[in-house]
Amino acid sequence: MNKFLKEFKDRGYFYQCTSEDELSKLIDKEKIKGYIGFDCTAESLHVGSLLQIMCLRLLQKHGHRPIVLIGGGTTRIGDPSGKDKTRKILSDEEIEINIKNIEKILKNYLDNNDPNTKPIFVNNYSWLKGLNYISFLRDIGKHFTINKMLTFESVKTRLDREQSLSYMEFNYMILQSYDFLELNKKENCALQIGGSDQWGNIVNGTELIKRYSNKQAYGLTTPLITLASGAKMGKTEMGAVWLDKKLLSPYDYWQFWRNVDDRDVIKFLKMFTDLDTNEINKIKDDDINQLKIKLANETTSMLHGKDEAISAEKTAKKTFEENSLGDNLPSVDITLANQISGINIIDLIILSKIEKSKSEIRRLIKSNGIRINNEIIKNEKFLIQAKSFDENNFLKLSIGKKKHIKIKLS
RNA sequence: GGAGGGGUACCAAAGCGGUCAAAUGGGGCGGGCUGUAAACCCGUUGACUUCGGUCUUCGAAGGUUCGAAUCCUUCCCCCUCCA
Repeated sequence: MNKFLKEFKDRGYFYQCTSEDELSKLIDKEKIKGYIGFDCTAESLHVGSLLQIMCLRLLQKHGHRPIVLIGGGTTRIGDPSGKDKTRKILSDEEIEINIKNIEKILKNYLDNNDPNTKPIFVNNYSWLKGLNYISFLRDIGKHFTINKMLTFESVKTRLDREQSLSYMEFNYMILQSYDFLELNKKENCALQIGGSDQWGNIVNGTELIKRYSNKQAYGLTTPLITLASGAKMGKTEMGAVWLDKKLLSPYDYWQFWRNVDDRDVIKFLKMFTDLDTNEINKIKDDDINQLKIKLANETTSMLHGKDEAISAEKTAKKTFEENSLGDNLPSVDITLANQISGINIIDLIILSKIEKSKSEIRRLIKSNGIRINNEIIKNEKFLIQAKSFDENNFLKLSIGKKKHIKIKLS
């Protein structure tokens, strides 16, 4: 089997392929271009897209060239796959901002130096916006039968449940197929990779290319990542696990990986790090907590750089093992100017914006969930005075076992 | 277009004039055990509170009543069956 495909499988990226043997032979023979589409509904990318990003990296690693397709056009339509409701449609400005952010994140992950594998960024709005309806229907539309489109999972589920599927959304798969055709024509792109929910859309693309250009193109899908716990991947105390410093600090990102379920650690090392799979197999029985730290370090340095990973680890060590104050803990500045006698614990927490409900804070205090400098606070009237802050004017506020905040008196 | 069923908290789902800030399960959160894991156990889960209470909530708006998630009117939305 081709080396790229072999590693693709070894790392657990493989779910389905349109014609594996042929694709394997093709990649053996020549360097190809492969694309993945990213929609730009959200202001940024989160770990849910990380597997796709890793696929792009893998293409580069094996000397192939990734094409990043940003769905600036299709986002204006909305993919019905896996949704039972029509998505809200974003404004042009929102979409533009999202695209910029998403490109920036992808650039962190991809190598931009090698001219042979340097990623190509395209926005499908550039060719979709000017389509002529009549000629599109004649040239492209004639290759799609309604009979077949109605059998697609995304369409079927909507219709089965009698949930309305607008004509606009119904066209999504045609547009995605057209994207593939366009990239095939323009860039000689022979491969589309996507999540397993994209299978239908991808196959349609390869078929359109076959009919329209009589050329062979291939599709490859990745599995849906399920956590050992059965939960959806990508949640933390802070919400979504964003791949963006502004939305989730490197320390919190590091914590996300540090807190992975034991049963998922090896799987994630293979999927989300550059460590050699043989290497991973050798260390798989090592101390599980060391492996989690390794996972956290690898994933964090890949996104935020090695320095950030090291300091996140250091902060975690100080916070959890030494019970002291780590440098990178999320920090909030407050001032006691108007509270000469000190500030009430509840007000302080509200001020720090970690909790927004006073009732919730009262509940936490009642159940021993709040600590100041590692001391459990039992009285909701507790006053925090200047003396609670250390020589650098810091104070450690802990909510539960894992949320630790640095409060700075200024 | 005709007939019926339904919209309750984060989700699912009970309640069908006062004892309802609303059973129960899931999820979330906190505590215990541990390893910043899982499993398990306990607590908690509208807001504010001087801890006495107060205020806002059961699709929306009105009405009946001392009192409404519960009854009436209008409107909006969803589902099932028939055409």
